[in-house]
Amino acid sequence: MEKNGRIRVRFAPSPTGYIHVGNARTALFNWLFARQNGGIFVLRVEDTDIERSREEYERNLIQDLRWLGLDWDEGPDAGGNFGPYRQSERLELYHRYANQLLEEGKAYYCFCTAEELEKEREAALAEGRMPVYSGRCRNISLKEARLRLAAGEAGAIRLRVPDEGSIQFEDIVRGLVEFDLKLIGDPIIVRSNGMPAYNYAVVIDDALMKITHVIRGEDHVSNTPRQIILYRALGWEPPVFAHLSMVMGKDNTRLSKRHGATSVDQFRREGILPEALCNYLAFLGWSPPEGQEVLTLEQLVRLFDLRRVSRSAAIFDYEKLYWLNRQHIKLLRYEKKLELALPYLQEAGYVGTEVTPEQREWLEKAVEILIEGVDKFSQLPGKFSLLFDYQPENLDAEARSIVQADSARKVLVAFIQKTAGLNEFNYEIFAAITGEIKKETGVKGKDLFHPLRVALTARASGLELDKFIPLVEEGSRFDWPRKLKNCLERIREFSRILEA
RNA sequence: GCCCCUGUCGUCUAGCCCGGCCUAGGACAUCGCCCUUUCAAGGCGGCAACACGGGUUCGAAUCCCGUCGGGGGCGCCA
Repeated sequence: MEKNGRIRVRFAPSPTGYIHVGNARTALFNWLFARQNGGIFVLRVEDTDIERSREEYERNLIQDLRWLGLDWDEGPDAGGNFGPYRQSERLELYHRYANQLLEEGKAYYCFCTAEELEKEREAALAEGRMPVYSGRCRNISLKEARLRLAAGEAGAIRLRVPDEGSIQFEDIVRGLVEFDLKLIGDPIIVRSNGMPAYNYAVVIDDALMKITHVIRGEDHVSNTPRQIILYRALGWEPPVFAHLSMVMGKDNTRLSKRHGATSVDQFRREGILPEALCNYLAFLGWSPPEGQEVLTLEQLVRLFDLRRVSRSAAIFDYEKLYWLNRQHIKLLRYEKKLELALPYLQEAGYVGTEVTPEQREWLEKAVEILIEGVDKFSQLPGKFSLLFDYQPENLDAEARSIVQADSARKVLVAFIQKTAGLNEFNYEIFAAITGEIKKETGVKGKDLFHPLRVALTARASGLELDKFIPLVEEGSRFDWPRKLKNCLERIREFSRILEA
């Protein structure tokens, strides 16, 4: 695929906000392609939009990519032989080549005002034509233009695009793509404020950074012919292109805030595993030939194939992401599960900043048990609430109706009596007592256990009691920011409520 | 408006290039059953799609044309 030497790809975000999952997918596909081919992955920051770019966003961007598990060989923080890697630091380069194009007559100064251009646009639209720059300033000589510039007039630089013919290119995912040159106006390459325009800066950068494959979003397809013309004007060989379809929300519009979490940052906060997010993102438009579903980054690197990427847009499905996240959570070791869970438990106020080794051991056990069926780590405190928050005074409707049944009364009264004198409790004792109650009252199965569950947990559902009781008994021996009540304390509290 | 791309279960997709092996496969979701002292997890099973209309062909999800739907683009934004 490569003509000579190593494959070089790049991810070139602009630091204007948090990194979106659509961009993250583009980054991932570039990274996968680089890694599976022993290529170079470069990170370039496109910060020519001074109004919107912020340094803080660049830091977030780097942090998010690292968190995802992607690494780059060259970049603003990593260095490299083709730097600088921030467009704002490459201005001199853009000017040098713009001058060359100007001198060779391949580009020219344009003095049209925004209003004039807008008028032309509207006229074209009204006539049912594609709005294309008229070329009004094409014949202004360089000499004249420089005079006008010197006189203080503002001018932008446009690339001269041939009027006839077409531009073709072979896109790895879309196949042969062709554009009619009649529909492409002369694009601005340098704005009147001296800043390079996107279409120009990318070409200079990609060429100078020796990028061999440009893998980016579908929204750039129609920019590609302009860029190819630029490569040719500069006498450079264009790279191979691959345009990825868009990522949409449920309603088939571009994924946005109102669809839910959309930034990598948000998914991290919610407790989605990076490997799960990468796995999911890779499956948006791609699938391995054997149909495997749960894959690690290393497996993705091995199986990924750019040629198998779908051309149609994909809808982001949170449910499937959560399912993959559950699968990846299952793959984690218990120490790792606790490590990831701890911040959420601390934030919920269940666990303090200091954790003793004994507490850690208990927490590992608790997380292992309670994480079953959890979509993301942020849901874990809700599960721990079963252990730490015992509030028999506010039962929900279901729990109340369970307790109010006639047979339930009998069971509860017997249970309270039998536990009254105890100062020790465990699951064996619980099993023995329930056996006796079953014999004495004749109540069994669900009617027997359900009221007892409500008495011990103040909820209608939750963990199996054979797991719950040992966990609570052991956990209640430790000091927690919020007291963890043991079973006997719960029963006594419950009996007081029952009497009232 | 104009240009380009795209269209298989609700969703992600396999199959399409190289027509028959497709009574269209898998996964998520959903529904049911099993397991179980509840829920979940797990196991088993069900529902569910070739956008539509014309061709070509003995035969079309697969090839061709059109219609409709969806997306992208048409900036001195990136």
